[in-house]
Amino acid sequence: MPELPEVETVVRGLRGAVLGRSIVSVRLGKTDFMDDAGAIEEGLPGRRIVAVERCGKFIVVRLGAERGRASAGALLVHLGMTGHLAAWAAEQPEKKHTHAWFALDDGREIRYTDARRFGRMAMMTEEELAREMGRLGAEPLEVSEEEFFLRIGSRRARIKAVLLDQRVLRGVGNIYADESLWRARIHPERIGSRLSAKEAAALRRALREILLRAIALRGSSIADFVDAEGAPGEYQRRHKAYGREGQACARCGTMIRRIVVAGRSSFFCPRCQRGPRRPRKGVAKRLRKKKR
DNA sequence: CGTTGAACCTGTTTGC
DNA sequence: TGCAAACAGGTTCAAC
Repeated sequence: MPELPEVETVVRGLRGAVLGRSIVSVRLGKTDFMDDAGAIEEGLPGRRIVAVERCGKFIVVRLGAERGRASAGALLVHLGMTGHLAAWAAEQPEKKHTHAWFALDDGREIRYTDARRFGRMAMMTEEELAREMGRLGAEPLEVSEEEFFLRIGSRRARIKAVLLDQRVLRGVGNIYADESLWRARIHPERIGSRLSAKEAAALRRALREILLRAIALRGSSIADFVDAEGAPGEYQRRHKAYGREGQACARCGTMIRRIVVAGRSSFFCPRCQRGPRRPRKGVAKRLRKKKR
């Protein structure tokens, strides 16, 4: 579920709820999605939450410096496909698949829920955090037109795969990749390096507008994504391509198609988003003959 | 370099 | 109705 807008929604909710609070105690359930469960159990109690930030699809819960420790460090959380992190009153009934409880000094607790456990949780020193985040590409909302074109243009992979590659851009997932390609009228199988500067500029603008709108609407709720207050996002109502196979394109009325690109379902309009130039066999043969 | 498929794990939807 | 297959917002890894 969680791509950049959903993670941003979770981060904002969490920030408002727990900034400045201290973690009193930790309880863990299943721990197979944690780098080092012991480090979380031992490292969190007594620490104050001094910031909650988003980096791509990662949540960074920054912790105050600890006596006897040089660097402050942070709790790094990735929500995977079904993860969720929010603060709850201690008496609130528990959701199924809750695997971590962090009790706060005001009586409430932060809970991590994740049915599939594709998420990740890890205690990190400043250095580890910097190294981990250094592997990620540019923030889609901050990247300049020039840098975007350079990053996209240096890849010979299909644009859908390029958008999903977190080393190129951080935070884009399957929904917003398809939505931005539809908006920019670019076929998901086009090769990154074959996009013109104009097309790249259109894609960057489309992605930016879509992400900002999605954040404003608190993300897309496909299954059961809810924000920190338990309210579902609204952006799924705006989807123009994702999940709309067989329905009419909002621009031209052509049926939206679903294909698999980079191992992921990809929805697009075959009329608005023209495919990579792949001449029919007879034509290709004739062209090749001409060149020789 | 790039692509594909499988793996991780659980739940929901779809099809026969 | 029942059961199996397909599919799901993500990432990583082996094999080609």
